[in-house]
Amino acid sequence: MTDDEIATKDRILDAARRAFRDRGTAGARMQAIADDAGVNKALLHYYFGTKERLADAVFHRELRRLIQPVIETLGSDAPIAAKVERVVGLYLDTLTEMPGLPAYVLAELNYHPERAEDLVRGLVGADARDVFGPTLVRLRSQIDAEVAAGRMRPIAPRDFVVNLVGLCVFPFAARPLVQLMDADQPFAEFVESRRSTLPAFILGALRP
Amino acid sequence: MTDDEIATKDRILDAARRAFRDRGTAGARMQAIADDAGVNKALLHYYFGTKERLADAVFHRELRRLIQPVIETLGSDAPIAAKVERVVGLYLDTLTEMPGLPAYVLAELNYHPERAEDLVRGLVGADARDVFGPTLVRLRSQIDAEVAAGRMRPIAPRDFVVNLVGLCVFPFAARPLVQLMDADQPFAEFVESRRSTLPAFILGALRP
DNA sequence: CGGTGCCTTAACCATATGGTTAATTCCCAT
DNA sequence: ATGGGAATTAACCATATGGTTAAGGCACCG
Repeated sequence: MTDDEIATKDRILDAARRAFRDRGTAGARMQAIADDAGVNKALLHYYFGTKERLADAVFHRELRRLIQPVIETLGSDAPIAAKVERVVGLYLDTLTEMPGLPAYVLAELNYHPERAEDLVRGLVGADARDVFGPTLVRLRSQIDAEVAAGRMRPIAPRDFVVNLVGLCVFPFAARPLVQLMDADQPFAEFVESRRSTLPAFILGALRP
Repeated sequence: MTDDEIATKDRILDAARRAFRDRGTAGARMQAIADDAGVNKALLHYYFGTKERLADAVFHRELRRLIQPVIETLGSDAPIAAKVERVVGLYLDTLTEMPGLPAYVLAELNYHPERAEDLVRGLVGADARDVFGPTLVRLRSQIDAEVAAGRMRPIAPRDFVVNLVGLCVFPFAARPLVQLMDADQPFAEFVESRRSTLPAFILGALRP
């Protein structure tokens, strides 16, 4: 693959990401993507065949970006408090750059649930359970140890992850409403304040 | 308006809701909606003019269903703990019936943010601030009182609402992934368990 | 009965859209 | 240089899609 090809393919993927993120897969137009990438529409089909395959490529990449870092962080050996802080920071950083990501990914996920398994398989090249499984097992033993030591209230690993991720992601998915709730404070400020309040909230909930 | 008209219009709206919820506004087909409602496609245009207006009507109704009860509950005089419990219950009940609602609403909200303000206005027929404002003010004074009495950790009203709603709604929006995280426990069971763990988590976080 | 006003439909229409094709340009190894 | 293969394009195509129109029903009122 030449540098040029990579550059062109990437320009197409970038344009496609913007289009799909902003208008959804069904709402995005191949012509608009081609224009945005500065190439001919036929080139999209040359590289990706169909709109569906292009959409798959984009979705794959975006979902990965959304869950990969979390799986890695949560599966590490860091103490729970550090994990929480790190995941919150990662999400706020990533999503500040592309606030539209969550709504797009969540919608696509619901319209094509089969994609979820496909991707999660792709993350490690094995069965779905192999992606979440080890992380959740690791988390469970960590939680169990803390609980036994009287330093933490018990919580199911899946609830822990869902709560943590949900608290980070939801405000972006619902951004228009969140902004409407307090027009005086800019969204960016609201998000920034959560960088510290969110870990406090979560760790506070887990106090024994 | 005759009973028949209402019935037909409602059948169309029902079909449209299903279609839009399942495929998104851009992905839904007017013909499919007409077929599903058992009427001619021209009738959709007779009643609603354009696809956009039909989509507006549906979205309006769905978003309303999603936020109206919460605004009312949180604006009431009940103590905070009761509010949390009630909101959690409301969401779990409503969303169990239509798990696809959140992803659809959140996506549409991002694709057409202007709709948010339109609707929120429509909820009371006034300025947007008039919907959330009083609820948040009420909440703030309630929180302040609890904090002053040493029964609660301080939290901004907007964060309180966003956290509460996010914890309820997010699992449904991300359902395909949540299911993938533990294929052994059915989603319904997972949701049901949250009916009690969620209030405990939230109120636990707010302990002083 | 007749007509008045909606509800409902079949048949159309214009166009946007995803996709194809054949030709052209570009690059590089020989 | 030049032959060949990949990148890129302009021009097309088939069809799906939102939307329109003119006419038929159907109920109710005088």
